[in-house]
Amino acid sequence: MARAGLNRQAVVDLALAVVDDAGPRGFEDLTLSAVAARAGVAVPSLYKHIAGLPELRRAVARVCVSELAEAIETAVASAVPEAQPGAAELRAAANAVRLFARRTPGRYNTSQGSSWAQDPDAVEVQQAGARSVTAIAEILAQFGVAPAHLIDAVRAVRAALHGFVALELDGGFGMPEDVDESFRFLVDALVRSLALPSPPESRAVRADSATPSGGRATSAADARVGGPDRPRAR
Amino acid sequence: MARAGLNRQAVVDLALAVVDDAGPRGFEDLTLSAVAARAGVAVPSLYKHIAGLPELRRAVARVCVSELAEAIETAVASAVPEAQPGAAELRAAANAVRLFARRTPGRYNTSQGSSWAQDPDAVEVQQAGARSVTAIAEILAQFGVAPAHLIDAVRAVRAALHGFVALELDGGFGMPEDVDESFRFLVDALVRSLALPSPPESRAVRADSATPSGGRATSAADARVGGPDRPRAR
DNA sequence: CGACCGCGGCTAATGGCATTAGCTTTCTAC
DNA sequence: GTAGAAAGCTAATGCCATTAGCCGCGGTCG
Repeated sequence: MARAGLNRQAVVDLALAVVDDAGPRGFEDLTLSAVAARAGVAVPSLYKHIAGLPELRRAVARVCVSELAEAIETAVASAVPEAQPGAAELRAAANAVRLFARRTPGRYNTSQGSSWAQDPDAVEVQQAGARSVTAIAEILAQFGVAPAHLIDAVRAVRAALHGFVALELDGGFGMPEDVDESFRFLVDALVRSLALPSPPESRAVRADSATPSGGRATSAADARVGGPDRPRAR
Repeated sequence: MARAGLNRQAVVDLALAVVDDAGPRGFEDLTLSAVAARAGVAVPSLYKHIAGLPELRRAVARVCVSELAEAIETAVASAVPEAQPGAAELRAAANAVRLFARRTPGRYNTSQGSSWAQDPDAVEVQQAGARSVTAIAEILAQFGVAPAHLIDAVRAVRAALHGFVALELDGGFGMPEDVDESFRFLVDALVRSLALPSPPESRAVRADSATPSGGRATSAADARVGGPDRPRAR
């Protein structure tokens, strides 16, 4: 009986390979069978290394979320400044997210897919997710977004980026050749909008809300995947 | 052996009930077992009325996508105009989408979830989806968005709305009490951004692209769920 | 050098799910 | 009233995850 020489990390790596090979639906289609087949091993053998499918998913998600955060951080760090502070960084971050999603759609959907924020066992995933949120918050602070609106702005940026990428991966856009341009349009709109003085509208009263720190709570709490800013259900 | 008196419509209705009761993950968790249990019938009996799980999902999606489109259309129709043409309609549409998602998260995810645009058997779903896209396109036209940028703008709006709602349903936002305000912030940003003259940036050259009608193809093609603007795979 | 034990593999069994085949009952229409 | 289609059913198959329990290889220790 030859040994396959598996261990937890090897199993997770194989699972990542499965996710990568299965396209955008890679995460949902991730199966112990597929991993075992790759490992050249019977399915139950995997249980010697990982508790089961949920834990495998969590471990895979931890990797994917971390990678996404790192992609953002790296892109931001190497952005060459523009006139508007933060603009170059925001563009860089946006492109990094989309590139990550296009290159590894399975991993992107893994990072955004399940409701890790609700999962008490996914603390590591949540922490990794908080890094992305923090990175975005820092960029927006450079824009001079009013502290009372920082959370709103972070959420808007996350929503716009995630929404675009989700639609694109889902095939929601018809004419592929123009998608790059649409993305530029979206990011330009974000940059322009955020560079504006702040909502010229009402609601400047919000500074005296319930939260302590002047306006609202600091926004690292707002993690797409991770922070407490994510109460839902699997 | 008492008859349950089922028919295709009844099965689909029961499936919708299952989706509604299962929260945001209702669609993924939709199962023939659950439907059969509700119908008080053995699982194979359902095949007398529906071809299988995929077709059931498609039928359910058709309903959900139609409902979403209708919610948007209704909201737009009853919006009371603002100074900026289209602004009230956009706000109304945005609120309608979010309300639909909050009230029936399972149905919202059904409408957005799978890649209906890729599914050759989902033509009806695609057509229903095109209604939403058309509605948004009409609103944006009122804004005076340049025809060459209509698709970009539609995509941006869809992305922003879907992204926000997806994050919210996924529990991606930490402090629930402020989410309403964040949504207003996002919609205000969209309104402000779209009211602007158009990208002050480069790319005004785009009018002479490959597509006939002046700029790019008309944007009803851009259906989140439905239009040809959605090549992927579930 | 040899016995031992634990790790990492295996097979077998269970239970949930979808799907297919083929049987039976109940309407309904003639 | 009866024939046949429609609408149930049970049984069987296959795929998946999970659990239980067996077994050989390899390193460790006497």
